[in-house]
Amino acid sequence: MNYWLMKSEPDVFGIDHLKAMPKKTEHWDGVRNYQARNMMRDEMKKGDQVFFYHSNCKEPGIVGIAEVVKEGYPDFTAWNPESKYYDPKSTEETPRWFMVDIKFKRKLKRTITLTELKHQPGLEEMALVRRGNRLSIMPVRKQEWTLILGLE
DNA sequence: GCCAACGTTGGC
DNA sequence: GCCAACGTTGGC
Repeated sequence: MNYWLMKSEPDVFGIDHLKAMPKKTEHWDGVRNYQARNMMRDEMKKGDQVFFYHSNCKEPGIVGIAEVVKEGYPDFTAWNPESKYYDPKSTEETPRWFMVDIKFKRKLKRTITLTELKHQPGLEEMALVRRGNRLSIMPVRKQEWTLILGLE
């Protein structure tokens, strides 16, 4: 089993939005970055665990846990001219963008803030705390996952 | 709201 | 294929 971290802006789609979805599940559409796409298309597997991270907000940090329930499939919002994620270069025959479905598992008892993660020994290698990192999806090592959960 | 970092685009 | 310009991300 693998571990991941996915960023989302709480004003747009936060952990509570996910929890409120039917079946507490939502497809992760709108990712238009190749590295992140490759992870969703090729590497994220059913049952993988996901840290749900709130970005671009007052208190950026990890707020909950979700699980991959559907593996990579084409992001259909790219085919919809009405969508803000529309990309004419992506077609049904040769889809360019992919997504997975994730399901809400639980909220953390508290937000584990970015500041805290930055100062936590053992997490230096995490992409999240490295300067200038803008990836919206990133792998988390098992030992990092365990360490972070221990901070809760 | 500012701005650094970084990815993408497009002219050449 | 280089690289400047531009757009976006996201912390602060």
